[in-house]
This record gives sequence, C-alpha cells and structure tokens, in this order.
Amino acid sequence: MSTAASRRRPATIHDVAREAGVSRGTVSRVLNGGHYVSPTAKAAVDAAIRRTGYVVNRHARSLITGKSDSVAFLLTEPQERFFEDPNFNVLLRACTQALAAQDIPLLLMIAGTEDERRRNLRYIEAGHVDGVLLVSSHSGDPVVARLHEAGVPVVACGKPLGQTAKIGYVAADDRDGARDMVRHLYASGRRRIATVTGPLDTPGGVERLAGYRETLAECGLPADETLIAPGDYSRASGEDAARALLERAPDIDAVFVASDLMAQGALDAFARAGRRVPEDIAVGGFDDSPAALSTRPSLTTIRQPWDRISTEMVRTLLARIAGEEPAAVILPTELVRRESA
Amino acid sequence: MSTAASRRRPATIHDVAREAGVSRGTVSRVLNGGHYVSPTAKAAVDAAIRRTGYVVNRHARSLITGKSDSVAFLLTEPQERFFEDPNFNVLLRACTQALAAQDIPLLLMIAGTEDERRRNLRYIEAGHVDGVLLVSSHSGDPVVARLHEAGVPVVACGKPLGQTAKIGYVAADDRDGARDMVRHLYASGRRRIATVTGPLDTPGGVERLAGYRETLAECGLPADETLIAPGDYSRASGEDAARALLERAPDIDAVFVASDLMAQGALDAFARAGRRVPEDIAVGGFDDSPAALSTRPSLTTIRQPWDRISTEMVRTLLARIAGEEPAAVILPTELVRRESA
DNA sequence: TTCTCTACTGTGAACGCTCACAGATGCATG
DNA sequence: CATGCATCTGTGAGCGTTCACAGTAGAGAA
Repeated sequence: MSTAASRRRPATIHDVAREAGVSRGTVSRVLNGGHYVSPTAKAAVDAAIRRTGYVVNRHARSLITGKSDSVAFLLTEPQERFFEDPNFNVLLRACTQALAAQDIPLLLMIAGTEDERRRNLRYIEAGHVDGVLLVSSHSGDPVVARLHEAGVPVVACGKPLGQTAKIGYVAADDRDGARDMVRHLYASGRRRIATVTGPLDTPGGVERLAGYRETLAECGLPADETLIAPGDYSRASGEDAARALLERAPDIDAVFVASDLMAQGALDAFARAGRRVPEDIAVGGFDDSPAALSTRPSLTTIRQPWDRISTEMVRTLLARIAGEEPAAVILPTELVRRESA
Repeated sequence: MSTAASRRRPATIHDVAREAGVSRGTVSRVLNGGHYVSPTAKAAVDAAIRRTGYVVNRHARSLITGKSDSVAFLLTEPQERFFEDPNFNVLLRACTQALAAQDIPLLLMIAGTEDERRRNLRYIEAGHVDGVLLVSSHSGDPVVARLHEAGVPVVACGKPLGQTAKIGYVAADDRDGARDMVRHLYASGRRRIATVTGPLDTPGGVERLAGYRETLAECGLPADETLIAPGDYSRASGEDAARALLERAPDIDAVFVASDLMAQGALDAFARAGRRVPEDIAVGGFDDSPAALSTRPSLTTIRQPWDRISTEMVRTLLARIAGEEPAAVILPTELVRRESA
C-alpha cells in the first residue's frame, strides 16, 4: 500500500548518515551550504538523501537555531477594505511566491478584531516567525509599535503614518504618480482641475493630495480648496465627492481621483449629471485596477508596480532578518493613458 | 531598554515550573487540558505563566508530537483566475479566521508553476502541516492524488473532478442554485431561456449546467442546444457568449449566466445590441460578487454561502485530522433578486 | 489493619537537529 | 624534522517539549 508506505517513519539525518557512511555532522554541513565538506562526502550524502527521500525536519532545526524560517503576512485592518482591493491580491500572491522561491512559508494573519490582534501578536512575539510583512494603512496603528518594541523585523507596505519608531517600508511613489496625472490633465488643456482624495490618515491619501497641490502650483494654477473633496477609497464616496464637486464648482474640467474605485463612482455621478467624459470633464484614477478597463470610458490611471513592491518587501525583510538596518524603498509609478483623460 | 528586555531568552516550561513550585510534567499537563492536575497546582501554574509571560515553543512541541499545528491553504491554479475572484478573498479570509480561532496558523501556498507544485508538495509530504485546504478547480489535478496518496488529510473547496481517490470536500449546491435561478426566470414569464456556462472541467460549470437542463425539463421547455453557450468565467467570455446567443437565437428572452463576471460581459453585449435588460432579456448571474451591485441594472444572482463554506472546510479538515473519515458537505445557495431579472 | 483504587506528581528519556569542540589528515613552511 | 595552518570529520551536548512510567498520598473496601 502506498499509503502505508508513505505513512512509515520518515528518514532522519541519522538514516542519511548511515546510508552515506558518514556522520550526522557531515550530513548537517551538506544541508547547510556544504562548506568544509569533501567532494566525495558531499556526493555520498546527496545520493543518500535522494535514496532515502530525506526531508529536513524544520521543527528540530528551529528548536536549536531559534529561527522558524517562516514569515508572517499581517493584515491589521478593522475594515475589510484590503480584501476588496484587487491590489491586495497581487501583493499577497507575489509575496507568497517571492518567499516560496527561498523556501520560506508565508503565514497569513488577519488582525481585524481586538481578539485577533492579541492572538497574532502573541504568536509573533513568541518568536514563531522570523519577520513580518505588514499591511496596515491607518495612522498610529498600535501593532506597528508593539512589533518594533518586541524587536521583530518588520517591513511595511506603504509608509507607516504617525509612528515614532523607525520601520522599514516599501511604497510606490504616490506623490510622483499624482504629479504625473495632474500634469497630464494640465497638458491636455485642463485648467480647472479638481481632486477626490483618499482617506487622509493613510499615506496614499496624504501623498497623492500633496502631489496634486504641488503640481497645481508648479503649473501656476491657483490653489482652490473648493476643488478638493475628501473620499475614503470606496466607490460610493467617489460618487458623493464628485457630486459635491459639481455643486461647488460646476466649471471643473478635470478631476484627479485618488483611486480607481472612487473614479468609477465619479464616472457614474458625471454620467447622471449629463457631463460627458472626457469631453466635458477628464477623469484620472489611481491604481490601474482591473475595474479601470471595464468602465465606460476606460479609465486613465496610475499603475503601481505591485509586483516589484512585493519582491522588494520580501527582499528588504530578509535583509532585515539577516541584520541589516531598516530602509525605505520608493518605487516609481506609471501613467496609463486610456479614454477618460 | 524594552528592546533589550524583549530580546532576552524567553521563558521555558522549566522557568514556569520553578516559578510555580511544581515539575515540568505538571506544567505540561496544565498546558494540555489540565487533566490529572490539582486545582492548587493549576492555579499556581496559571499564575506563573502570567508572571513569566510564558508562551509554548511550538517547535519543541511539534518535534515530539509529530504534529505541526498548522494547516496549508493550497491553491493549484495555473491561471490567476482565483486571485481575481472576489469569492476567493472571502474564502481565504474566513478560513484564516476560523483557523485562528483554534490557534492554528494558515500557510498560504500557491502552486501555479510545476516548480512551485513540486516545492509545495515536498513541504506538505514532509509532514510540515497537519492538513490541507485545497482550492483546485480543474479536472484531474495530479496534486489531489498525490496528497491523498501521501495520506495527508485534505478538504477541497468544491467537488474534485476526475478523481478516483475519495476526498472530502465542501461545496455550495451549484445545481440547486442554478435550478432556483432558472425557475425564477420561468416564473417571471420567460420561455426562451438560454445559458452561458462556466468551464466544463470545473464542478461549478458542470453542476450549474445540469441544474439548468433539469429545470427546463421540469418546466416542460424543450431542450435546445443552441441556447447553451460555453464560457470560462471571464468577463470577456461572457460578452462573446452573449453575442453568439443573440446571433443563433435572436428570440431569447432570458439568460442564466453561470457567473457574475460573465454576466457583466453579457449585459454589455446586450446593451450594445440594443436589447433592454430586463424588459427584452432577463439576466441572472451566479456568485453575488460585489460587481453584481455596480452593474446597471443591478444583477439578480445566486449567493453562495462563502462564510459557511469556509467554516465547514475548517471544521471538516480538523475532524479529518482527528481521524474521522472524509465527508462531503453541500450547502444551500440563495437567490438574490435585483433589477436584471 | 491491609489492600486496592484513584488522583495526582516528578523524572528520565526521547524527538531530530545544529553547534562547539576535539581530533585527524595533508601540505607548505621554517 | 618539527611546526603551523587549512581542510575535513566525528562526537557529545543540548534546544524545549511531551510521553511513559514510577511513585506518593489519601479514600474507601475487605
């Protein structure tokens, strides 16, 4: 029976050593880089490993090394915002794969409720993972401080706001992306450019608004607070904000909306108000989410390099675990021109 | 320094025993259910645990018990289909949380490429996880057989197709959901009811089509193969299929589309063809994805109980790990009436 | 009283691995 | 020829836990 066969006690390093005619120590050395091992011994061990189907017991290894060779992907969102965000999927997938390439499993942790937060922190602080990939958008997240205090290597996705602790992070250049979009709107002849912001307790929200302001100034357009409407990244808030803008400033000819989801809502609002896009009002989004392709007109937007963000997060975290100091990595964005602007 | 403090060697069971004035054995017993422990001893141990901040070292425990107290969430999709599926997010999140409630971490594994498949199987077969939550839609997936052969407890999401092995699974009642929808279309007076199917190498695709066929027969409508157009769950395929249907059978007055994403595409196709929904053609979707709310008209669809599917998957897997035989769990769906039908 | 049974407690031995160290070998150097 | 050094190898100890077992105390039965 194959079931019975695979159920028998798996080979240990001892079995391999006996099979290869060497000592445990030599096998262990082969397993860990092969330094100070003669070619003959290494060959014998490799063959023995193949014959016995040996796979290292990570628990035994971890017990003595004190490392777990695993990493947590920690989501500290009270809302389910992130799970609805298509970018989040890309991030999670790419991180998983980047880690898998180094044979490091990813533990998915969700700390929505206070109870989950306690549980997960306990787990992490107990040293059951070597490091944490942190996705926490909101300002002053206590988890960030706790992890830092516990001395656990952390790399955040996006600059953690309201933190005194020095935390490494990887982020897209939100400000520069916003600049690109607003410059693009300006270049196409628009002069009354409004914006719908993201939540201003998130780095993206803050930075994109800053980029918008800077570019208006740079282009010599007057700063006009009535052209700024707050949103919370949700579709509905985009719709509301767009309506509010139309009311306050009916003469706008362009809107930079800080997320595609909100831009979708804005497109609807404009359609209902009888404004044509892009003829009457140009609309620029942010994220290049799949939805940006299915709107009518399709959405001109800013692409964030999620694949690179993920690989950089993993790289930075592993470096951090290896003892390097925390670092910030900012990656460039890209303007994607479609029909809406 | 708090950093220094938290960096010092964590408390072991030994420290707790000394602090509580008992032996290791007694502490261990308290940790594992507290049987055969006097109330006084238990109180002393609990207090000592609190004072020392002791957290069990899972590696040491696993080393001797042979169990890892962790579970893999394995995705074997060549395509990135699942990561674009909003349902997948719900599934992953709910599974994570259901497991977290039992203090069992979830390891996310993606086996898209052959290399990833090998790596992950090696990891799982080495006994590094106690069980696997499997998401694998396509027929005859070799991973399913491998896992079964290795004797690893597995629970699949959706009935695994083309498997001789007896695998436990949890699924929504796709067939019954399809029946509900078609009955609903019939009840609203439609008599030329077409369907856009899902991929027919997935359980959902097969079952939903079967439900469609059964209900037509039940209602005394003729079986007409020209009313059946294949899709692959993608938005584009829904659009194509709807266009093909219009050409082959211009007189259709309703379409049951096997997924919301495809239904979105179909709505577009109908809009372009100048057909009004629901006046000329009623459209029913499947999934109740977030997108179903943002279409115009909003989409009548079938809701799958993803929360329950997730908790049942976890419950079933834990039971399986505890030694129970594999079981199939089928959960009821629900018709969600909106504007499109 | 003596025996048995139950409830509880402590102890040594694992689990499979890495690490530090000691020992061995070969080769170049003084 | 002795010495040093680099390369390679084996051994014992120990990581923190659970498990099996031996042992103790107290209650109840004979």
